[in-house]
Amino acid sequence: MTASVSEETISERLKAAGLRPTRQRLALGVLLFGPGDRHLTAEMLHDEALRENIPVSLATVYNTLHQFTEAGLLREVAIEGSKTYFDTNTSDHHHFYFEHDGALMDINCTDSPVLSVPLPPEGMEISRIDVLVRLARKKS
Amino acid sequence: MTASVSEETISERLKAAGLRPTRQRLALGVLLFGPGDRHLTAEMLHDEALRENIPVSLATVYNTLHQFTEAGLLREVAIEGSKTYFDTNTSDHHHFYFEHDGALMDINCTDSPVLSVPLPPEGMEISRIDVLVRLARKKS
DNA sequence: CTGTGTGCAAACTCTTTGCATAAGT
DNA sequence: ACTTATGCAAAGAGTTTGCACACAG
Repeated sequence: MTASVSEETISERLKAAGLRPTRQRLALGVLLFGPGDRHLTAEMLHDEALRENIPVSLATVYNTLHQFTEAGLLREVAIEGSKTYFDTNTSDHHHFYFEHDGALMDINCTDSPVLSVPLPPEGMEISRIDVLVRLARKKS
Repeated sequence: MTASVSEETISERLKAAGLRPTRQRLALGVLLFGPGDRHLTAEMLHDEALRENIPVSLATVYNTLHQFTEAGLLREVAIEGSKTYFDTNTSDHHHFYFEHDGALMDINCTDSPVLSVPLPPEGMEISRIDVLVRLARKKS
């Protein structure tokens, strides 16, 4: 149960991002950034917070996730379907998506050659490239 | 207003896919596959059908889109956010996503070098690779 | 103190479902 | 006829919002 990132560290990160380090934001920050790279939905984070006896409302979890995303601390991952995933790894990277259970996994950059960039249309620039490698269980 | 694909053609496609060619499915099929490659949400297709005086319920549009997708006539496109897009181009290809207005555009294969495939984890196989190139307006 | 953040519940959007009716073969 | 599809309205999931209260600086 030892968080690998202290509250002080999170507090600094929040202040640097212009966010007041409130109880809830600190606690959620520790959950998010403590254990390393994670892929979470709002509901998953909310459940986890309650399990850790951090009383926080679902609305606040949503607010916090969006604020963190705007501040560049999180990245939203596009997956078809209803739930929105947030990724604590904001660097350029791709994802494996396990279709049978909906789990996400970062693709190690060394395993994944860079995608050659297609030419964007006139007047547009590429703001990001999302790559989702969809995986199914190999049959027999 | 001439559809470039006739109802008969659609009818054949539906039968080949094991779907009964009902009025609604035929009409929606003509809207979908007539004008060439399209990227639509259920609501967009529903509105379009009503404008063309094709009385069809939103529920049926959803049903039809999912049935077509299962039959391999459509492909779902993963975009973050609430709405689900369906693509009438089911071949392997990527997308440009215009962040300012939510529009989608196919990426011409010749412009887009193939992504070298990362190794899937043990016991898994790649079922598809989704690539979304997110575009923003170039600033001045 | 002063302003921002939080909690709650209600509202909202998109999508799915249940069941009676209509249409296809 | 027999089966499958459709329409409607209601339910459901996920997310957002409005407002009173609480907390951080």
